[in-house]
Amino acid sequence: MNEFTRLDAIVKRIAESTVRRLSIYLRFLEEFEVRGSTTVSSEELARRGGTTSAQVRKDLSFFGSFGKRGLGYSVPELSTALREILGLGREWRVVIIGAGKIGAALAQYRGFRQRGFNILAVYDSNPEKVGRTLEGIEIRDMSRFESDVERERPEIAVIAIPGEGAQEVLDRIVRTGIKAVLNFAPVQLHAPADVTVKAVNMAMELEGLSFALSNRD
Amino acid sequence: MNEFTRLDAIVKRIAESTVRRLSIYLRFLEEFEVRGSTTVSSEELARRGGTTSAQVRKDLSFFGSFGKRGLGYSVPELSTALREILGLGREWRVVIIGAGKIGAALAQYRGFRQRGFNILAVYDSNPEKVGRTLEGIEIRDMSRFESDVERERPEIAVIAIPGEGAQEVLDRIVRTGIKAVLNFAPVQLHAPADVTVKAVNMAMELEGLSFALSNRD
DNA sequence: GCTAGTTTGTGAACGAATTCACAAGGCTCG
DNA sequence: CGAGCCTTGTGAATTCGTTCACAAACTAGC
Ligand SMILES: NC(=O)c1ccc[n+]([C@@H]2O[C@H](COP(=O)([O-])OP(=O)(O)OC[C@H]3O[C@@H](n4cnc5c(N)ncnc54)[C@H](O)[C@@H]3O)[C@@H](O)[C@H]2O)c1
Ligand SMILES: NC(=O)c1ccc[n+]([C@@H]2O[C@H](COP(=O)([O-])OP(=O)(O)OC[C@H]3O[C@@H](n4cnc5c(N)ncnc54)[C@H](O)[C@@H]3O)[C@@H](O)[C@H]2O)c1
Repeated sequence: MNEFTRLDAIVKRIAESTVRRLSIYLRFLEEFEVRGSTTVSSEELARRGGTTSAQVRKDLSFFGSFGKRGLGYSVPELSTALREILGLGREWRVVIIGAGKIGAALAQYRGFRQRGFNILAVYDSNPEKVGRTLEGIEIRDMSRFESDVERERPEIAVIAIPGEGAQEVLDRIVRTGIKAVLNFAPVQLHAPADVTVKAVNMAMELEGLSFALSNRD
Repeated sequence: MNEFTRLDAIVKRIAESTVRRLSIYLRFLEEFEVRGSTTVSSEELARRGGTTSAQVRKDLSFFGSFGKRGLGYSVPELSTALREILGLGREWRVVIIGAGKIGAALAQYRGFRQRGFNILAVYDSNPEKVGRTLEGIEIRDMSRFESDVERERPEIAVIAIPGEGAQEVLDRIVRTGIKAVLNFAPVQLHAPADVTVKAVNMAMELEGLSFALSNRD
């Protein structure tokens, strides 16, 4: 640490684990909202989320102070704040690549639309699938991808094709300027630093279970 | 730390992040095996896996020493060792609860069987679905669950039903003595400490992307 | 309006995970 | 078989994330 430390470094980078927990807190707050609770303590959020009250307060403290000492947090106020922090105050345009079993399940899943993720289209390279729809969502030919993106400007792409083609498709996605990608293929993908790639790797989770079963003392 | 520190505490607990990386290394080793490469360096594994060579060596060092100085690691030897460590040297019996879109996709997914995860059956509470099959896997009535488990002894259960019923189903799973659960419902589940529960939460990953998009300076 | 009782917000302490850095070991080639 | 080169394995240093602990701020009850 020296005197030339850049000012912007003072804005602490937020840990991924913190962001994940904010998602969890928001989910509980939405339950509480439905039930009509008006306030909630860090202790209660912690119990439900499987963490500690200090952790909850620390997580929130990176973004401001949302509570009232002696009382807790206002459920609607904290929900609003968390939605704002997580960028859920708006709609995001999403495209899915791959109209297979996973791609179709995702396209038909209501939970995404509910949270503001609007699926524009599903792309596939198989001519048999192109032209059909999945709950009203078009399956389009992959060759249209770049020109469609230019016009419709999706912010998020989901990769749901077999591992072999995944890096190549990611490269195409990156070239269109999309900066956020969710990958379901069980391969490690490489992208420039300004593109955020998250992976949902079920095989890896199962292997984690296998490890846990094999190594209990 | 005092002089009564239990001996078994010396066997360091392995970090979850380490186990996840071992999965990733194994995937590359399998690619290398196919291509006929005989040795690989920590540097190369690191490059492919998006980490550092020191990290690779440290991860492996928790379990023994598998390499040759000056040369690297033997691909077949390291693969075998990793499969052993991850508990993939054997077959695991798996049951899926919920024959909906996700449950069906999982049941039909070949990647699991390939890695030794043998799906015994899918359970559902909807009488319309019970009795059908998914690629040869029976959909059974949920009421049979406990007696089937007693007989067939699955080690792993996968929860693929809506969030509302998930905790209740987890409690049933726990009562049968199953110690490893993979959860796809977007809710935080609570289980005794001796039961490992891993979650695949796609909504949370998407929210992580939303956060990243909203907070790029 | 004072006291007792809560709960937040946050530095400081701690602990866990990653990275550094280098000695030790092994291979190759002359 | 010795010099030069390469790569592992691992303590030590560092960085990152969590937990502790308590002053500050608020409520409620009297
Ligand atoms: N099905 C599961 O339960 C499951 C579980 C874990 C991981 N995955 C992974 O998710 C991915 C998709 O799995 P799935 O079961 O849906 O596969 P699938 O075979 O059912 O579907 C893949 C689809 O992608 C299309 N496709 C292939 N290459 C393409 C390309 N280059 N461009 C556009 N479209 C292309 C195919 O035409 C097909 O429609 C795979 O990587 C798989 O490993 C699936
Ligand atoms: N479909 C997706 O792409 C997707 C994405 C992310 C998360 N999820 C989550 O995965 C879970 C399943 O999603 P889905 O799309 O497959 O839902 P779905 O509605 O297609 O299927 C759910 C199935 O579970 C059965 N079921 C309900 N309650 C049950 C119970 N108590 N015992 C046994 N069976 C029961 C239903 O009969 C139905 O067949 C949900 O929690 C959902 O939020 C799904």
